[in-house]
Amino acid sequence: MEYAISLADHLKKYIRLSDNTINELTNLTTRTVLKGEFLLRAGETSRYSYYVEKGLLSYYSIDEKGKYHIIQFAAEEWFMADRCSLFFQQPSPYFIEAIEDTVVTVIPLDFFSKLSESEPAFVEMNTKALHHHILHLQKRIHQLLSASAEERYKDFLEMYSSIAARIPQTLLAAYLGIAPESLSRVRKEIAQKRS
Amino acid sequence: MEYAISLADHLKKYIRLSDNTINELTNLTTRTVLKGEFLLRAGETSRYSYYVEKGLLSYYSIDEKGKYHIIQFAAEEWFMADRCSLFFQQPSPYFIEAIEDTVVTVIPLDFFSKLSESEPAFVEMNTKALHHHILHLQKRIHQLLSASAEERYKDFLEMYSSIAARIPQTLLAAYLGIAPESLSRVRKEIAQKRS
DNA sequence: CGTCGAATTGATGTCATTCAACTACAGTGG
DNA sequence: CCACTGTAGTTGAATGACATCAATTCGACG
Repeated sequence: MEYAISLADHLKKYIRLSDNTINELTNLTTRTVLKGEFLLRAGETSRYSYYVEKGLLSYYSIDEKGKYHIIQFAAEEWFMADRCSLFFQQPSPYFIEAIEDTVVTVIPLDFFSKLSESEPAFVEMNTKALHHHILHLQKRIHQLLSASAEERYKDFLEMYSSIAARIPQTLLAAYLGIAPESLSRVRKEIAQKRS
Repeated sequence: MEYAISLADHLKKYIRLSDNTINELTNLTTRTVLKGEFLLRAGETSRYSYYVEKGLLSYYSIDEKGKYHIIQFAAEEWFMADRCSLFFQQPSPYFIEAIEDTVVTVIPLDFFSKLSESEPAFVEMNTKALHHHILHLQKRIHQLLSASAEERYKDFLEMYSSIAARIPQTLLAAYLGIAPESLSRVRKEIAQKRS
């Protein structure tokens, strides 16, 4: 935990915060979720979003055949939530599970909207975040439509180089949309090419 | 054009509009794009979003191998835009092309934000739209990760039954992420099962 | 009636999956 | 400290799904 960046410190990078706001942010509770524990299960209606201080989370769905499909990961300084379940207050089809022991700041549903009244910059920040989210999801769709197993893996390494090593291959495969065995083979081939 | 629903009429379904707002909406220019013409090309920075009065648009990218990948369609009463290019004012990687001769209402970049000053409901409406967009993109990712060619096709028929028949199979294949020939075979199999 | 592009069909190839066996390694208990 | 167990990752062989290429048919339109 030595190097954890608090939510307030993180937000300061993007917008100026009043002392009162910093205070409110600092008063938010944190929660520790051990590896394998859940912050959200399919069927539940989400009431919080989370800021990752330390650790690694996965956000995934399970299909009719029982297979896992990871939509995204979140490590230090990322936010994690089912924005849609939260916003529409409807049951989520997704799970949020800790891949490592993780410490999150718990952000209640209406926390940011209340804060927006005194700090209008939060509205803009949220809109920006929503657009970034869309940008990212569209890129992902393009990638799933166009790229082979090897290309997807390489893209992932580039994009998430900082956390790639921390993600078990089984889970990475579930993110890339390939079988774990295939990922193993792809890695082998790449390793051989380098030699 | 006999049954076209104007942008003002469409919005009335969701929020109450002042006379002044209705006036502003009615004064927006409309534009006709013939089949095969573009509203946006990759590399351009988008300055408008569009409301489809009549017709059918596609939103797609082209990969390094020259293949088309359709991200979404938009028919009557749908909005179409590269929200991200618009919001961040950065070049778009996507094309918006008319599949049929289409009539759109042209909505300038800051039109809604200006309108928001007098009609706060627009802010909420936009946020809601952004969340719906995310919901939809996540569903699509889940589908691409989990479903076979046949399942994707069936899902599409269910979800877009109203416009499915208007979409050429080559383009539908580019949406589903399969080869046109494969789509043809999938359709054949389904037809045989029914008999 | 002829032409052009879209859709179909068949033959073949490729990439990734599946299933099963095996290996590597971390954690647990004797 | 070492044997035992469980989990993740690897490897091989067989299979399957979809892609590709080429030939043909269909259908709209001049």
